[in-house]
Amino acid sequence: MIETNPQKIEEILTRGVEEIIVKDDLKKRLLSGKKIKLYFGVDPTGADLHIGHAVQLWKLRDFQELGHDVILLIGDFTARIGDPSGKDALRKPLSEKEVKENFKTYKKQASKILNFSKVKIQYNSSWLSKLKFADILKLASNFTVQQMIQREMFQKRLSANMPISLQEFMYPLMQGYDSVAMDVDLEIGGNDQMFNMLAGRTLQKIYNNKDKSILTTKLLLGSDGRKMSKTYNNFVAIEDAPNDMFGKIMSMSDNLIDEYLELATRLSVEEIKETKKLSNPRDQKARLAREIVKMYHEEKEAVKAEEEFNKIFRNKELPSDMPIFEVTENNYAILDLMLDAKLAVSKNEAKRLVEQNAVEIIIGDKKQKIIDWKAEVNIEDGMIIKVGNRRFVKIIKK
RNA sequence: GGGCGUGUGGCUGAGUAGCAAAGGCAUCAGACUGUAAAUCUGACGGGGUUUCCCCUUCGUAGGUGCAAGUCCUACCGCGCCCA
Repeated sequence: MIETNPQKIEEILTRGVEEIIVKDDLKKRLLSGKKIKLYFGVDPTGADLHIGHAVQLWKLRDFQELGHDVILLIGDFTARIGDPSGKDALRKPLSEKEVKENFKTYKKQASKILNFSKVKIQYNSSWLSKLKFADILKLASNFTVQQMIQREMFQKRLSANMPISLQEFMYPLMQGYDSVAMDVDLEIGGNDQMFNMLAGRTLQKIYNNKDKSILTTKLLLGSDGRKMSKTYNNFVAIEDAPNDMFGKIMSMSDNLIDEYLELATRLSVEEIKETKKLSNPRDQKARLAREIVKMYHEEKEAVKAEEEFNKIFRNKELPSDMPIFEVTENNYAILDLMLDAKLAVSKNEAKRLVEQNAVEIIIGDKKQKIIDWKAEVNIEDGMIIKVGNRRFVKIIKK
């Protein structure tokens, strides 16, 4: 039942892994054939998952495939405090309903990776909310203020005279107690969670006399080489459409290819080697893009996405599907047309686009740039308006 | 409870009473390409009879003044210090 292939285990413990505490222990345990219990905690925030988050989920799946018990912990209680590890220190408390709603969103996305019929879901409010003050004191007695304030971000805040809330010190205790309550052998998380996970290791030793292992995953950088983040808009979301996914990968920096091959795909070591042999980075990226699309969509959609991509951007042809805008008039001012066809959000924007040479009208094989924003367009059935590189609308005359 | 400070566009962050409001990031378009990235150029509140005009914005509400993001008052939010 439990897979113990040493080579497989070694790969799981290396690929996309930043650090393991303690690697030899964990390896030994995995090789022994004994089932272990591991968990990964998620914040019920309802955010869009991207392929950076996916690194951890794939790691969980690895363990799932080995046959171990995987627990997905919903941090509904800890979410009320706000993890000081993150930037968003102050979080609004979430209602029970919101947590449920958010988890539904999460599950929908994560089930592209995890098999939820085999994942055990737990909520940490089920034990954390029951702790008495005496229990909390006992928990707290295992740590010192010095241990807490040695964390870099606390140091920074201390020297900058920024506030540190007392409850922020409690966060690692709560997350640490999760390990005790579930009596786990391993926790998986991002590197930023190291401190909290170590607190869990300490407590698990004290309460259950077990050495909990910790595995942290590497951080996948965004397509521009910076941290993957919503503000930079440099991420590939798990739920992105195949064409978007493909396009985003193709437009990322070349020097990220290796990292993406390792972290964002499940290609074997040999396949990765082979991909890296392709001399043109463009081809490497195409392979990478196809692979990533395949992970979250059907394979045939990946193929289609690549064909479509080549069609539009390599051969500068028209896409096979475009939005349709129905018109009854014979004439249309170009700005109004763009606005109504949703090619621009305001007339100012439409005007700007025209002035910047971005607007083109295509009728059959004939292409014509619009240079004058006052232009009137004679509507013809089937004409296409192209804005920039990738915005198309087909006009249908009623 | 007392003292001080702060609130500006998607984010960040300048702003001496005459600004649709510097800079950076993000975004969009153009050039170059492999949709590369980087770089360069331009745009980046809305509308118009479009070398110019109008409207709406700087936490909220009032006030002073020809003129207010900029001064005054109150309120709200945030923060620091003292207690």
